[in-house]
Amino acid sequence: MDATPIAAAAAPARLAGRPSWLITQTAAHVHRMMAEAFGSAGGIRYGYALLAALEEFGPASQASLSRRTGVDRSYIVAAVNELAAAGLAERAPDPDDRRRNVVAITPAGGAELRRLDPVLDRVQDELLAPLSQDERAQLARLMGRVREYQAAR
Amino acid sequence: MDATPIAAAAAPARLAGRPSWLITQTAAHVHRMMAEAFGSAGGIRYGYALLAALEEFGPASQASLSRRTGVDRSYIVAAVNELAAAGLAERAPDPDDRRRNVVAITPAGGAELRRLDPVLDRVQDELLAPLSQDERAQLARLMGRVREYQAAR
DNA sequence: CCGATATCAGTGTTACTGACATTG
DNA sequence: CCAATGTCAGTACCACTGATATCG
Repeated sequence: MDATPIAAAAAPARLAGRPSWLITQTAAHVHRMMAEAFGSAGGIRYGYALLAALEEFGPASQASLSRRTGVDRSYIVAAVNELAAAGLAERAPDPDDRRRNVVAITPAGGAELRRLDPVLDRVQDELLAPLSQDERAQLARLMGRVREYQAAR
Repeated sequence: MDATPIAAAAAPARLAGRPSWLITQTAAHVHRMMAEAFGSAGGIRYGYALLAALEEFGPASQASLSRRTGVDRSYIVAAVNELAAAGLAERAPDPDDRRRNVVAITPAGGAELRRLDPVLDRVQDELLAPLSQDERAQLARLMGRVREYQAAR
């Protein structure tokens, strides 16, 4: 049965007026768009986020990757396994701190990142279609502030 | 182990600059805030959303509730069961269309709605703490437009 | 016969928790 | 002894799918 009805009816004002609802509802939609955009092609879960952190900040421990991307530590394990298996990243024990693994991006990982960039950009475009360029920037700025504040807790 | 590290590190620009990431990340945070605000006390999953729709638009079929709130039909069943058991809503077969159930809010349901309103409001306040009143309104307007556009598909 | 409805069972994903061993 | 790290197992939740029965 159609889990997502063809047409959605107007939402009650109590919900539509609350940012929390707008955000979670839109996030669910983003999730669907992502799944469609990456399909089975894009591949590794959280791969883009991890590669982005590795390229921007250099080799890092898995715990640090978790902090930078918001991905749970237990999930990082599996994701790094897949990245390594695909040749997009390398994992090696840290000689300075033997608890740690140091994960580093490979050239192939960098290429993958650049391959995925436009895919991600297209999702933004589709998502923010009803907004002007100025409004998109405004939304990004406001959400960025909220996000930063909440991340700092 | 701390699944959510005490302090989050700076996120890579590739993520932090993309509305899709900001939205999903913030949505996850909202989810946590909600769970905390309602605890086990607030109770029925989606209860608030369903009651809000019932109060604003009057008695409705379950399919219509699904369209208005974005909650999956299969989940509505359980939620309405719980609401009925708690005396917050009533379900009766529609005499005009015997496939349908008509769900209606009870006075106790209205009271529950008004009890939860301030709880929800406090979550908004906490979530948008870093923004001014103007900025909050702006964010709500922009997100509302996005949401509306995506809902209309 | 087609479409919508209500219901239910099952699946896949993901966040989170708790445990554990290792090391600083 | 305490804190951090990497790993794994388990739980809970939620979106989505598919099936079935009922009805217009």
